[in-house]
Amino acid sequence: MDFSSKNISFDKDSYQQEWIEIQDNLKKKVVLEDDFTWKISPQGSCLDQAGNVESLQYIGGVDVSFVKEDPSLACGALVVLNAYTLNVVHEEFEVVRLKVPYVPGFLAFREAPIILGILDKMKQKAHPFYPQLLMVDGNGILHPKGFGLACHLGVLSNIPAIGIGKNLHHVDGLTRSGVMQFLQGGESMAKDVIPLVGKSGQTWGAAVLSTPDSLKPIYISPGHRISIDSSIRVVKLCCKFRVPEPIRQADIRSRIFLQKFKGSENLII
DNA sequence: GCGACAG
DNA sequence: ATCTTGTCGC
Repeated sequence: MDFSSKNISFDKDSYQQEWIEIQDNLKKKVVLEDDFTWKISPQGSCLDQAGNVESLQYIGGVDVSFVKEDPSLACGALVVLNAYTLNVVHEEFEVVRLKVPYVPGFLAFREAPIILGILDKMKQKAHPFYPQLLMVDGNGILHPKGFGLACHLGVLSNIPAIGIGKNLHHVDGLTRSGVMQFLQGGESMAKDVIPLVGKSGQTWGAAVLSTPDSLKPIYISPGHRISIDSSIRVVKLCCKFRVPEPIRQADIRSRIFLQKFKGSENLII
């Protein structure tokens, strides 16, 4: 018998076999074209001939926060914003204990279940602010296997999803310094959108300077049921600051919620 | 072998 | 991801 770590191990490696297979299967369902009925209308909500709202109304932003003192304690947040005022119209939180580690390339297995739980709860209640689109703090197809957190959430919720990375996950020869060279190497042209073309020739998304004065790009890639171009269009409409408002609000509010939670009576989770 | 590796 | 104070600029 072999009682070594071969059979019994609870570290990162023990999850990967299973996770790779799940990613491969979910990836077969991903849609990288626009697949929604609403319109992206920069000037505000618009109506069709019958007077029905035709434009995108509610954008969901998702994030998961942690505290240093207790690294397995996590707070998932889903905030819903009016797509044009960018005001928060609804927020949901869920505090849980995470049982799996963060493994680069497998972020979804840590963070997606919390968000999917929240979405499911809203859907069952036929909640009026159930989001039409998700903006995710993490990548879509810009991922070693072409299936990041935004794809994972999109496919399993069947909601169009966009991935936003604040840092570049190096894939297909793409590097941070390479992107920065491109951003500076341009002439006097207003190059605020750099297509992320890997050495294989594939386009993985775009590095975008999301506000007039930002020096550090965000990395946009489609997650599900939306194209790269549409992803960029929607995200640009949401950027009061470098990080698009839905994600920024989810980040801020989940952090506050978790701080209050750990500071109050419910330490028994 | 070495470095890189979303959150 | 997490923590933090000061500080620069409009």
